[in-house]
Amino acid sequence: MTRRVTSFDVAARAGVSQSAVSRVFSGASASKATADRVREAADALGYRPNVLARSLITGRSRIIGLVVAYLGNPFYPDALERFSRDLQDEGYHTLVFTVPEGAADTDTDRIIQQMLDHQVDGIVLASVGLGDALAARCEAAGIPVVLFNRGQVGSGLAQVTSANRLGGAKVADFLVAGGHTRIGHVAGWQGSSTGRDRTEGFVARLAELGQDCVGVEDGRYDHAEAVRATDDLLAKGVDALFVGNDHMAFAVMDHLRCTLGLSVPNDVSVVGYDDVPMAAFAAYDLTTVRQPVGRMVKTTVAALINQIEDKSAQAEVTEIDGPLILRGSARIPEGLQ
Amino acid sequence: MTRRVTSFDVAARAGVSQSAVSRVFSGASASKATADRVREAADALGYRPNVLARSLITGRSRIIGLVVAYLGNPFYPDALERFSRDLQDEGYHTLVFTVPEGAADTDTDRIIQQMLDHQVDGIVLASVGLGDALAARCEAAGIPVVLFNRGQVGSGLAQVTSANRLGGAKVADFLVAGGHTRIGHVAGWQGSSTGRDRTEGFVARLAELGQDCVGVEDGRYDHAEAVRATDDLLAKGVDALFVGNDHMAFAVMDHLRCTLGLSVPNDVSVVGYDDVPMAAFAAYDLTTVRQPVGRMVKTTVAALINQIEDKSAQAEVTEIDGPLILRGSARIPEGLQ
DNA sequence: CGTAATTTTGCACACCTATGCAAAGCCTCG
DNA sequence: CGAGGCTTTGCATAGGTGTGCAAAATTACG
Repeated sequence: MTRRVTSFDVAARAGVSQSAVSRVFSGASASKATADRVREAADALGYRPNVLARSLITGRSRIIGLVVAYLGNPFYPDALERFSRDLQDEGYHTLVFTVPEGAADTDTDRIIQQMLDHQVDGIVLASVGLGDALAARCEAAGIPVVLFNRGQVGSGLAQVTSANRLGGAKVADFLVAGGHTRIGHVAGWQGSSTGRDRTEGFVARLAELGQDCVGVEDGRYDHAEAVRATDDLLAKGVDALFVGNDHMAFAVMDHLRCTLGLSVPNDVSVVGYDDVPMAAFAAYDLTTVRQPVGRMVKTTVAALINQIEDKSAQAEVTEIDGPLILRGSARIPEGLQ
Repeated sequence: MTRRVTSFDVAARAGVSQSAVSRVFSGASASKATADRVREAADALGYRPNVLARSLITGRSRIIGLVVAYLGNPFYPDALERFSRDLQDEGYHTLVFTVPEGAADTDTDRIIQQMLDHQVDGIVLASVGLGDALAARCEAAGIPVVLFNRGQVGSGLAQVTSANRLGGAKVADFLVAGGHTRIGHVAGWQGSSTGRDRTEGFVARLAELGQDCVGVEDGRYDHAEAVRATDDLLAKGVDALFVGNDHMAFAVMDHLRCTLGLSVPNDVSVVGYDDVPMAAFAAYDLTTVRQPVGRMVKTTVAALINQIEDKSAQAEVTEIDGPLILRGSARIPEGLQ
């Protein structure tokens, strides 16, 4: 194990000063002649700038902290992959922290603290909230935070979500147009903004259309809870279910078909939310509201980088609209067929 | 945005030298009296050691680089989550790089290079190989590499896989015991050790049992390819299929049932490999060989840390056995029922 | 109480790069 | 050819911590 080769070594070989080497590699101005000689010497010695030293002095690590929960829901691996790629394209790297299932707030706090220790240039919280105290700490440290797929009113944080209320409303329109009259809702976790917004938009639109939602049960984004909720709603005689995300919808469909022997969509229509890749699998063929992950991620990255480069930039709140994808898990209205 | 508080600030407030502060926070020897005063001052000022400066001088970043591909296969998000958690428990953090679908080797090379730039203390490659040149570079830089779910003979790298040959053999035993006589194989990508090993173990055991595999088609761990392979094998009249991983098995089952209208397992038995959570979903209820992710990840982390802390440690090759999980996608032999 | 052994502490430097500043070099134009 | 403007270069220092070394303080022991 040999000693690392430093900018001094390169400088010596190229017959210039260390600062010349630094300037060449940090893109500052340098004459073509010296630049060439420096590069040649660097190649010969196998020199690469020490990222740590560079970060220490510039105060910028070019690392983004990404906190993600619910990795069992395929929506998030997909998002994670895109974050990693898009950030890489922008010259950033991704320090990933996962939040365990029964995540206490103190867990999140500790994670954020560790990110601050690592001098990350920015933080993305995917479906994870942030306490006011910590938000203030990030603010003080000048580290921008963007919430992905989660809102937090009054936090002053930038956030990117899909148009959840509108999405819920679209489902209401669709199910009513399909002639359903006893519509139930296995809600996304009501402790999350996404869950609440989808529910709100759905129930409100149903009311506008002159229907009462037969029942709303919190499925907490969990398989077992979703199944329990489904049983409760079936007892009320529903003929259609709007489920708060695809991940739960699969559990609901399995339960309806395989455990109870019901037919989807003949006995019960099921509509999900997210349009994860599995929703298109023939076994489920799930009608669902698409969350445009690609655009959501790109928007998040853009907002983050914007705030990093321009500290005075406003924290924007963005909602991205996504279409309802018609498949076979719910009765399709005549007109749309 | 205030200036960071440094160890000098703490030292001044506590009335000691900067090195005393350093020693308290790096766990070196210090008298109880000064340690208490330092901690008190640090708390009052909100001091936290600068990780970058610390890494710069110690040469250890406490960051592990994790390269992962195939995030669309739920096996890997699961592994990723466990890596993140287990490494966190050991005081390490995880820098994640994803390799895009059509990953050229140059992509991987560039990623490894970037990891070296970041002074990672170790590297985990999940289902990704490593060229000899780069392996040598890591070796020279004193950075241990462990392959996860992938072998590479002659590389001299540590690796952790499941007992793939044995697993393939178990499937052969099971299908033959189930009375199948025309058995086909949608293989895992034959460019990967896991794919080859499973195929090898499977075909060899079939031969021992006096059967020829009706056909072997490379599914390349890809949905569309797996479907194409299935069609080819069906044309040869198979009554059972061993599919190289669960992810492809789902596509195969969807194709058999929904496109072709065949019954699984009555017309064709299907067996997968991995036992991802979805395999237990009622819609698939897939018989499959379990890869014990938890143990595989823990073993990988242990091997990595062992090599980090003891540079002379041997690079171990570990295979972890996993059981065949009996479910409803394949005919179950009388005796086992 | 004196001396030796041990622990604790401070000093100074190392880690490696970026950058402000002033000097030196170059070019332009009258 | 000379003055003025612009670019390039080197010097020196900062960024925040860990650590070897020697001095100081403490303890142990005869």
